[in-house]
Amino acid sequence: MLYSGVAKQAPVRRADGARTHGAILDAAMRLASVHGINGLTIGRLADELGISKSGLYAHFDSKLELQMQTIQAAGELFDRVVVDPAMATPPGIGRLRSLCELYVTYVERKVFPGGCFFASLSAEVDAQTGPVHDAAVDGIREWLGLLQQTAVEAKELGEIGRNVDVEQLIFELFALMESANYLYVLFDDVEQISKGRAAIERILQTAGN
Amino acid sequence: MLYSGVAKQAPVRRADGARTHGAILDAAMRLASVHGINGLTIGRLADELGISKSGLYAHFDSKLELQMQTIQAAGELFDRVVVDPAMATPPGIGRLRSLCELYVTYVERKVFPGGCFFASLSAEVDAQTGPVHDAAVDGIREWLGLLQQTAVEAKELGEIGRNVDVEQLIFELFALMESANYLYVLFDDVEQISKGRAAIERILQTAGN
DNA sequence: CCTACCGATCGGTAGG
DNA sequence: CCTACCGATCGGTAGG
Repeated sequence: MLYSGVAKQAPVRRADGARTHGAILDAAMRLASVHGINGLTIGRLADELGISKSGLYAHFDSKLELQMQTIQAAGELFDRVVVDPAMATPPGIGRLRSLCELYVTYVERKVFPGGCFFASLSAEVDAQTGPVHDAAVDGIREWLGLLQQTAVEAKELGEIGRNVDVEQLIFELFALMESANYLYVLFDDVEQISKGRAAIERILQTAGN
Repeated sequence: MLYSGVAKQAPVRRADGARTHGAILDAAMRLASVHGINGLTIGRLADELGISKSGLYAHFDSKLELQMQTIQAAGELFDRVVVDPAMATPPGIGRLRSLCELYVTYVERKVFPGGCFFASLSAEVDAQTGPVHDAAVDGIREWLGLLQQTAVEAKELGEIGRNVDVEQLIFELFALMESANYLYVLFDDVEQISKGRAAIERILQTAGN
């Protein structure tokens, strides 16, 4: 979506190249979701796409650049599927609920075959250092920040109790969303999604009393 | 601990060999905790230990066997640090609280440099197939089962309300423990541990009213 | 986008 | 536990 847009407006890259570029990133996201960002190798990706390794280097100068662009593309997909639709709900606890519900549905629908892309990515590189680690941290920080800001707005609107600790609330909502994702993928058991939904709804009810 | 015991009682393996075997698994656990079970390579491990690659093959027939024994050793360490000490607390909600508290402390103390070994492992191999995936699933299942059983006992003793859904309770406790681990390592922020402790205590209070 | 190639590292083996 | 080696794959380059 981003890349087709770029291709139409910026003639730096020909339409074919842009289409290939997008197809590469789609395949890269799928591979990284299942095998990890470190398991995403140039050879495997080239095989998957039916092109040569050096063909990939026409699009990416290095593996690191491929990894970073893959992470960015995953972030844009996440925004499109989870964040943007929630913005249709007016500010307040309803928007917070929308964010949580859209996240759980995004996991349940297996937008990425390995579950939430950023959950997998962060767990993989949490104890490492470098640009990939930093991008993972930034992604989670941004998501947590959005949840936090949405909750603060809801509190200012009087839809969340004055005595509620918003940071603590977000920690708990985040924990329940992540666990629903994690256990759903690990056990291949949709019941985990239901438990997550139930817990989230209970916490939101309590906060919004 | 297991291996020194085996060495004393089973003369199949000489004391030196047993000591080396244990040292190999210690290093393997550390490497796997930071780089993942797939990032645990024979060459890296041999370097770390100052021996040759073929030297490792005197102890393990294949990489898969090394991986499986590393996972088993991590499980034994987890039992020693988290599960066994909790059994000193009598059955009931106190034991459930002990299990949670010992887990959080195990994370906080960085027994493994990459956080909880099984959390990292499971997230890494959740979307894959094979014996390593199965061992990861079994580890988490066993841990969840222990929590569940402990909670059921507490309910039978009347220390958890009759109207409490025990499975839901365990899902939520698990989520909070895992998130404390995950965010603590990712952000290197001990505040995440405090949030986890606070949320766990609140949930236990509510369940035990 | 291709073929052809590079040095490094992978898991693993032969033989001691 | 060692040296010496195997074929496969890694990220990457030269040259087109």
